[in-house]
Amino acid sequence: MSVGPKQVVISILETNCKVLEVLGHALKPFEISLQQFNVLRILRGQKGVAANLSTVQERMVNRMSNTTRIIDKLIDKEYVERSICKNNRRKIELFITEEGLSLLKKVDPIVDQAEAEITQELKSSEQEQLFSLLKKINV
Amino acid sequence: MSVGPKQVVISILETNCKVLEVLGHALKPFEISLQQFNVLRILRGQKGVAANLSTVQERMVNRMSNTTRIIDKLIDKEYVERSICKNNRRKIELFITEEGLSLLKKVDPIVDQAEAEITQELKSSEQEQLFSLLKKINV
DNA sequence: ATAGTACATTTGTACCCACAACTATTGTAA
DNA sequence: TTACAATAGTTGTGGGTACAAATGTACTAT
Repeated sequence: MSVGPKQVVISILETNCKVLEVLGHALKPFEISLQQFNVLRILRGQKGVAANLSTVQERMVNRMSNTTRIIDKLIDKEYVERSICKNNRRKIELFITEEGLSLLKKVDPIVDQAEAEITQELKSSEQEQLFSLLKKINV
Repeated sequence: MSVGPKQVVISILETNCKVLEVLGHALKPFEISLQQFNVLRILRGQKGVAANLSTVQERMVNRMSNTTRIIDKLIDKEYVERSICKNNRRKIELFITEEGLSLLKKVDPIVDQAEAEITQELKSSEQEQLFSLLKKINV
């Protein structure tokens, strides 16, 4: 059977499904969604520097309209703190808390393992190949 | 920068995002979701033979628990008909209507074009390569 | 100062989805 | 026949998410 755009697109969708399943399963015991986890990682990446909403949105895998409510969840769980920027009161400042950091410390190896599981059938060179092919699609 | 499982997984998520965006945009004028479109295509594939819920679910890209409600939408729009199987009254029979078929006839070329757009940066051989790499992940 | 505009975030509305509980139907075995 | 299990599908609940409208804030020109 010949491979054309339709087959490629379907296999992308299927693969994504698998990724969400494996990562979701890995995160489930910690009771955070993949989106919430990603936001936490972005905030950790700030290394103490405050982030505002638009910064977070820019760095998210899929930009979402209501990052606000994802962050609300993280604040409820006390993994994130939010305050108003003193210089520009229409901006907010987001920080990851100590609890957030220690959660990530626990979750990271589990996620690493899940990611390794997903790619286990690919040799290192194949991973590079796949990566560069996907990059072409992602412009 | 070296490519490992984490980079591969992220690029899969990003690519999926792009695919959903392009396909979603293509389907938007027709006011159906990607899921609804896929269900319609599955029903058309039956070529007049009745399908029941589990048949549809098996063939969906991501099996969902509530295919019922997706089909409800399609029935509202009169693209699908549902009746109760006479031999086994706990089964339902699903058919695509004439309107459903003519919708698909209009949508198909638009979707084909969207799929071509997604993969436009890939040569034919690269599409085959990508396909086979993704298949390895999808077991 | 004041009006107009652009920006940053929040809120409202309407879907979409997973999971679990539920109803209805059929099969089966004492 | 009756009780119990298995099957097919639906519904309730609790989230998640997109899009648009609303709010609050800051900047700009008059």
